[in-house]
Amino acid sequence: MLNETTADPILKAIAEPRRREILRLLAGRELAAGAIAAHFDVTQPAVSQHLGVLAEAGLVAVRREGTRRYYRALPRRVDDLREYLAGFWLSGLGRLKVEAELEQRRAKDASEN
Amino acid sequence: MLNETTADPILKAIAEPRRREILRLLAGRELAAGAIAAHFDVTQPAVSQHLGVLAEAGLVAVRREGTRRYYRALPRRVDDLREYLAGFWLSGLGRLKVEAELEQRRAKDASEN
DNA sequence: GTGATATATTAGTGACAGCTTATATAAGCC
DNA sequence: GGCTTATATAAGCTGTCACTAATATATCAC
Repeated sequence: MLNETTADPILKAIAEPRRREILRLLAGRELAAGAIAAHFDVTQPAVSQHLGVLAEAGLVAVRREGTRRYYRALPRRVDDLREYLAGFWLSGLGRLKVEAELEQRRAKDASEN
Repeated sequence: MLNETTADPILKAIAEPRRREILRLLAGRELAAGAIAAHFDVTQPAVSQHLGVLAEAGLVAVRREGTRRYYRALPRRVDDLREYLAGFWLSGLGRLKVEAELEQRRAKDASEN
C-alpha cells in the first residue's frame, strides 16, 4: 500500500500528458525506447527523460537486450495509485470519525445531484 | 466519466502535496478559508491560490456566507479520477485487444511477484 | 459614510520541469 | 582496433508553479 511519500512521485509522473501517452503506448506490450520516441514529435532525449521519470516512479520496467532497451508498463502501479486514492480520506488520525462523516456526505451528495 | 482533457487538471491539482493536505483537511467537513490557511505555515494568499486550483479542478466546492468562504471536499471527483485510472489502459483504439493482453500480463505479473 | 475583518488578486522571485542540442556510453559488426 | 546504431546523460533555455509582500474587493458593525 502506498503512503504519502511513495504516492507522490507516481502522481507527479502520471500528471503529465506526454507520460500518460507513453504509458498507454506501452499498455500490454513491450517497446524499445527508439520505437517509443518515434511515436512523438519531440526528440529522443526528451522521451528518454520521460521514461526515466516513469521508471523512477515504478510505472514502467526496462529489459536490456543488446543495445536495445525494452520498456513495458506496470499496471500494478496504477492499481496501487487507485488504492491510495480510495483510502485518501481515511488517512491521518480520526479515521473512523471521518469515515462516518464521509458516508453522510456521500448520501447527501447523491440526493442533491 | 472523465476523458484525457478533463482528467488532466484533476491530476495536476492532486499531484501537489500541500493541496492533498488541504483536501484531507476538508474530508467530511466544511472549513472557512482562514481556518484552512491557519493549518499551514505558508501565507494566506498561498492557500487561497491552492483552493483556487482545487476548485477549478472540481475537487472542492465553495459556499459564501457573509465575508467567509466555506470550502468542502467533493469526494465524487476523486472517485471519478479512480474510474479514469481504472479505464486507463482501455483508452484509445483497440480496446478489446489491449484488454486481452492486459489480462495476460496481469496473470504473468501475479505469478512473477 | 468610516473602520475592521475575511478573502481574493496582483506583481515579482526562485525553483523546477520539459524541451533542445551536443556529447557520452555501450553493444554489435567489420 | 575503428564505425555504426541505440540509448542515456549533460548543459542550457524557457515556461510554469509555489511562494511572498502588497493591494484590492467585499461584507459587517458602527
